[in-house]
Amino acid sequence: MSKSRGRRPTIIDVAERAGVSKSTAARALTGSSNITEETRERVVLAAAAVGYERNHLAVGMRSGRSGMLGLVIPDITNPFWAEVARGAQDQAAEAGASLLVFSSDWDVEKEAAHLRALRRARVDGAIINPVADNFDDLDRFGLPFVLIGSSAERFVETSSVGSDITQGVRLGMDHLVSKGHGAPSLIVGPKNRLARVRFLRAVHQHCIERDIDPAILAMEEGEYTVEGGKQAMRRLLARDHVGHVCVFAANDMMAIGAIMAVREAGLRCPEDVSVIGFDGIPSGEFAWPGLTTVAKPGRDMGARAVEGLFSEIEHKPEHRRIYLPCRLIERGSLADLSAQNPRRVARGGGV
Amino acid sequence: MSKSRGRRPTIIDVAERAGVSKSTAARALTGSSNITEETRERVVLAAAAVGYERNHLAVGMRSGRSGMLGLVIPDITNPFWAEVARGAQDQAAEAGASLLVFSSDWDVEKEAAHLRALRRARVDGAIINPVADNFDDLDRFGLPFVLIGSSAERFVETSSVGSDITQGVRLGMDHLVSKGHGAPSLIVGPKNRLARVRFLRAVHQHCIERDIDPAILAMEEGEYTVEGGKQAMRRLLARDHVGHVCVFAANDMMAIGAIMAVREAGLRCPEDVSVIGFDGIPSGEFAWPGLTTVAKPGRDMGARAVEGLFSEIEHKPEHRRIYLPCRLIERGSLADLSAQNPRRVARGGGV
DNA sequence: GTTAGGCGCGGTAACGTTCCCATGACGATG
DNA sequence: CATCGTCATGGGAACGTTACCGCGCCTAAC
Repeated sequence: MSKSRGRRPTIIDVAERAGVSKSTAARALTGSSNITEETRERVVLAAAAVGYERNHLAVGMRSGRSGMLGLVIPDITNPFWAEVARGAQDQAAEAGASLLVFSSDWDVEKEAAHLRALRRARVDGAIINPVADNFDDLDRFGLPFVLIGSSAERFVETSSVGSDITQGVRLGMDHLVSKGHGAPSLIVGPKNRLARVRFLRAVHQHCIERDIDPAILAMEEGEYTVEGGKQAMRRLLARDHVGHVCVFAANDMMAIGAIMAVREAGLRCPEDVSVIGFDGIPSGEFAWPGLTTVAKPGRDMGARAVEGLFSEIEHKPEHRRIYLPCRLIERGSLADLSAQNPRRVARGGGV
Repeated sequence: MSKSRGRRPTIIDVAERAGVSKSTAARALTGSSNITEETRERVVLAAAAVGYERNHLAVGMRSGRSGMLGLVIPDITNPFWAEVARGAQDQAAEAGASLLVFSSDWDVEKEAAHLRALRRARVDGAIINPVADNFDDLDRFGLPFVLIGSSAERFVETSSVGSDITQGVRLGMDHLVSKGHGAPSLIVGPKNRLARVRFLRAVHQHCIERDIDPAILAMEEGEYTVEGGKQAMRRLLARDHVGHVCVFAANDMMAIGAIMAVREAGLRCPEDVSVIGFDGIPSGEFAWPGLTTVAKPGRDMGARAVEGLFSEIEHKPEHRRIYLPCRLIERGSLADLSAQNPRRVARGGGV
């Protein structure tokens, strides 16, 4: 009654109640070195009795480790990044750490502001999907970090976790070729985005392997959003084309926008236009037709990034660059034009 | 060169460089009381020169305010909650605070663990969508908090932010009646969830106003997921029914699952079965047909919750319960059976 | 001309924790 | 029996910050 009016119990309260010094109490509650089992038990009991809870702020001050990690992604509202955040969150929780989540909206200023906020909050490290095309902000960051997503390439000295875009693109290209499609039209992201470069390079590389001239590929760009994909698709449809159109979108949101644009134009997917996406967001399943897509392992990426960040924080030397494999999810948005199945195309309809 | 090898500059470094005491440096950098403009400037310059950044951990220890807020929601992967998180995030950032995000997966144990983590991290307060049907964990929480979502009802003494379910349900019911539908079948959440109770109560209340016996409403339950909605819809379709079926789902994910189940059953939406949802998640737009739904203002809710939390943290007395209005988003999943438009039903097709 | 008050500044304590060192007791070994 | 080592414990410092208090100077008022 004398204490505890609003104040939260400290280790001194525990020590007093157990009749020991705060040093002993601390020993009992953390490492178990040099302490009688009996005293330890007495302290633990006292701690439980007063409802003691270690103050992470104080621990952080003393140890220099705050037990917090930062996550800077473009938009938590984007289902793919939500998956990443979830994976990171769970993995962090497992290690007893908390996650500070920030959305940069693909905005360099916001990103810089968030990195500053993370430094002030004294996070132990951060997982970052950088949007800036230069790495000045990252250089200035000064804390351990792991890059996530497609932007890792330029920063060779840094640990990173991404998906294997080359393998993913191959998966997609192989699939659409196996379904009888030729070189696809492309919907890609904005110019200054590194993700766009990686995607395009993988496509070109694959085209060359197949003796296709990459230059003949029609291409439109847009923001990595449904609206961006919709607009890009409209422009694509406005071009001259003969026969079935096949579109490879660099991102599922854009792919879904593309499907919507197809419908708006009075065309049918996949009968008139085939669309294949890239990301593997859950909502692709309940688009209509279901979105055929190359799925990145978002949740795994988040989890692995946290793992990597921890080893970055602890034993500095281990620089690793991890590329997790993608997998193909076949739903209904890609027509089967192959010779064996000339009329399987009509399947998607139903209405 | 003597200092700074890895160490981050403290206010003492700033003070030394400016040739003042750390007290003066602190005064210059925080409140501006009792300090010469000239000294202040000198300190600020010195701070910039050494790259000083205030240590929030230390500030937190000293002041008792950590500048961090907690957010505990069922699942960041659920688009609705992602919207809420985003709104909270932005609002917190505006006030210079950071947000710790946790997903409870509708799991009481996890929720309790996350609340403990938040206390240890010394957050200043939390925004919580409680899943437990009792409030023991919340009682034990001991920090300022604001409830968010449908579970606020039982805790009359607590500030809360939610959507106006009653008004939302009325919006949905009025809409489906205006389109010529009778009493809808319901797809609701699991038994022990407070959200379910609120939804059902609103529906019943509205039925009574319209002289409909609530008891005649068919009802199936499921998890608040696409799969849960799909299964519930299958069971609903297995029942006897005549004519057009109209379904009011308590959540958009379930509504989308319902549409998928309709398609799987070889039926058409909205020609054979009408579906209306509740949440207003963005992905409802690119389902096919587009999901007609009652939209909650998720982002606003998150933002208002942070506002409320701050006033809870600062001037305790202000207990407020806020219910933000829902709005109807009309897309294609609800057939128009009204007399004026007997054949408008076919519209949704297009294929 | 003397004194009171205001203002700018420096010293110090305190927030809660952990780590290092000192102290004392006890057991083991010569 | 004496000495050394081990081990449980207590005391104190330090992490970086801010609030409080006291000191000295300058100005204004009597």
